[in-house]
Order: sequence, then structure tokens, then C-alpha cells
Amino acid sequence: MGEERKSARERILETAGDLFYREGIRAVGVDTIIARSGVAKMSLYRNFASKDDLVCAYLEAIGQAFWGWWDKVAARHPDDPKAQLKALFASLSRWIESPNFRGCPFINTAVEFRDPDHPGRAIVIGHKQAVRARLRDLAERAGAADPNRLAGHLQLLMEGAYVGGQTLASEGTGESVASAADALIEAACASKRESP
Amino acid sequence: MGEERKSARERILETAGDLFYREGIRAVGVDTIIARSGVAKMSLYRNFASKDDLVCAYLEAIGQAFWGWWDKVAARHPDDPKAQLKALFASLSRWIESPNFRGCPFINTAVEFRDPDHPGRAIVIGHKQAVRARLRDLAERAGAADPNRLAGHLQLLMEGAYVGGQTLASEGTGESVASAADALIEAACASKRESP
DNA sequence: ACAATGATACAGACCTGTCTCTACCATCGC
DNA sequence: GCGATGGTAGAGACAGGTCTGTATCATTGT
Repeated sequence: MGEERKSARERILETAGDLFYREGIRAVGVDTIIARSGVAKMSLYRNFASKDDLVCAYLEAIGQAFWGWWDKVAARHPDDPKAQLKALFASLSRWIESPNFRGCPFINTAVEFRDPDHPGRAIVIGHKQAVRARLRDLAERAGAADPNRLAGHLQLLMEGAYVGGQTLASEGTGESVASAADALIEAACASKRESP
Repeated sequence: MGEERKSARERILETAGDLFYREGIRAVGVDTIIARSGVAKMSLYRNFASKDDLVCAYLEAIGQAFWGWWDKVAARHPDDPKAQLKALFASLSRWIESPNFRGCPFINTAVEFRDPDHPGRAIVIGHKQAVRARLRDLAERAGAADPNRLAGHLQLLMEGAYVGGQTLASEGTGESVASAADALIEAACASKRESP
């Protein structure tokens, strides 16, 4: 047995993540997930209380991957918050033009499940607030005149990039994001000198 | 019969529009639509070939309302494209903070129906391209140094505002949109004087 | 009379979640 | 060494509900 076979849970999460992201959550039934991952139905329901529960696990996994990406990009410019901001948007602009890009998984989930009591929505809102906080922190350390305002602007841009890449493909959305972010960052930091 | 009763078609379109927008399209079945609009099921299927067909009619109606809004706002500043742009974003910023706001119907539809062959997607893409064209036209007439670039930035902001208002409610998204739009418009038009 | 509509039952597909039965495999007692 | 045991997992049937779309019949307004 040379090959280590992954656990049922891992295979389910991997397959479900792929299908949910590509085709949408409501569009993918549990039967499809178990067929595609070669797993028994009971293995799914032993590991996840319900489909909603699986959706939450999917979002958590995506969140981890997201912060992994964020930290990796930021680490390329240690102690240079302004460069980190720009690098994040430059990387984002490349990502949204990839052929596999299907929008932001969090936004997509929030759109698919409109009921405010759906457990997934809390995760989505938590994620977006965390992003906002990290943007504000970077804006502040980058010396923005009004960090809160810059963080708000940049997050708008980020969300716009996510949906723009999906509905307006091949219109140069990626390039737009990077240049708009640059413009806003420079404008926000211009009026304040570093350590005057 | 003092009250003019609307035709079955009108009542269906009205109810479906309301439900689709508030709760999502996949979340609302035709049974709910007919119950809520007090219409027979066959009246629905006599007026619309299928649910997908009803969805398309819904998108067309939203599109008409959207351009009605756009033209009304623009008409408040005749022959002043820059003021029109700003006014559009100011109005948008108010709209997304209304309690009934549930995001952009076009984006929501595109997220709910990921299949590229779904008839609704063509309408969505057509709408977004039309918006882009009108933005570019205004940017050009407003004297932007690079109208294409400004139109791209503004559309990103617009899309961001739509989803931001939905997932990040009560974080001052509306104010952010207006101020970010102002900043980008001013920056884009600064380098070019009007009739020098 | 006639066209549009309401009411209702129904077909067939699909969805989530449960249940049973079987197979494998590691660990433990002896 | 070796059989018993228990945990994990595959296969498939099934229940109960919902969805779209169709068919049939009664009603209403002009």
C-alpha cells in the first residue's frame, strides 16, 4: 500500500469545496458530493451533522487559505505596510483573472443563502469584518491620514474586484483593481509625512 | 368594482420580483409566487414558458427601472457630466443603505446561476457592459485624462458598494462609496483643464 | 358564447437525511 | 501465533418533502 489514502472527511471536504465553489452550493446535492469523492453517504453524515454544517466547514477552510495567502504576500515586504497593501492588491488582481476564478466564496455563499439565520452568514460577516480590521491596521501603519476611510475604500475595491471578475470577465478588471488601489493609497498617504 | 385589478401577468411579475430580490431566486418556488400573487399556476405558465423565462422577464424589468433611476439622476445636472457622475454615486450610496437593500439583482442572479448557458447570465453581462459604456461616456465628457481607466475604477467601486452593503451592513459603506468616487473622479480629471 | 382566470390534483424528478448490511483492518487478550 | 472485538467506511434502499411543469374542471366578466 504505497499510497496513503486520505480520510473520508478530507476527501469529502476537498470535493465539496471544489464543487461548491465552481457550481454553487444549492446547485450541488450531497449525492453528487459522495459520488464524486467515492465516499459512502453515511461517512458524510458521520463527519458533518448536515449539509449546512458541511458548508460551514467549507467556509472555515476557505478562510484559512485566504489568510495563508494574505500572510504570504505580506511577508514579502516586512515592516513596509504600504508595500504590503499594494502587493495584496496586485496579487488579487492576478488571482481574479485566473480562469478558475468564480468570485469570492464568502460573497457567493451570502448571496445563495439570504436567510439571516443561516449559520454560514455569521462566518461570512466575521470574515469580512476581519478583512476590514486588517486593512485598517495596515492603513494606519502605512501612515494614511484617515485609516478608517482608506480601509473602507480599499475593501469596496476588493469586493468590486471579486464580482467584476465574475460578471465582466476579460475587460481588464485585474489591471483596474491594482491601479485604483494605488491611486487611493497614494492619495490617502500623501498628506501625511512619515516621522516628520 | 372600483379598484382596477391588474392583469395576472403584472401581478406575477410584481410578486416574483419582490420575492426573487428579497429571498433569492432558487429559494422561491413557483408555488410561493402563485400563492402570494393570488394567481392560478396555469396563469403563470400561460404567460411565461418556464421559471427561467420568468427570471429573464424579472431581469428585464429591473434593468428598465435601473436606467430610469440613472436618467432621472443625470437629468438633475444637464450638460455637466462630472456632476452627473458624482450625483449617481451619491444616490447609489443612499440606496445601498436603505433597509430594503439586498444587493444588486444582476450580480445575485449571476451568483445563483453559475451555468454559463443559463439565459439570465446573458442579460446580466449585457447590463454590466451597458453600465460600463455609459460610465466611459460620462468620464470622457467629464474630461478625464483616461476615460476608460476611470470608468473601470468607478464600476469596481459600484460593484463593491453593492456587495459591501449586503455583507458589511452598517459600517458606513454608503459614505465610503461616495467619498471614494469623488476622490477617483477628481484625481482623474485634475490633470486636464476644461477648454484651456 | 368566449376568453381569461381560479382551483386543484397529479406526474416525475430531485433533495436531504436515515437505516441496514457488509467489508476491512488494527488492536487486544490469550 | 491467532481469534475476538470495535471503529471506520462502502453500498444501496428508503422515507418524506419540495420543485417544476401539466392536465382538468369550474368560474367570472364582457
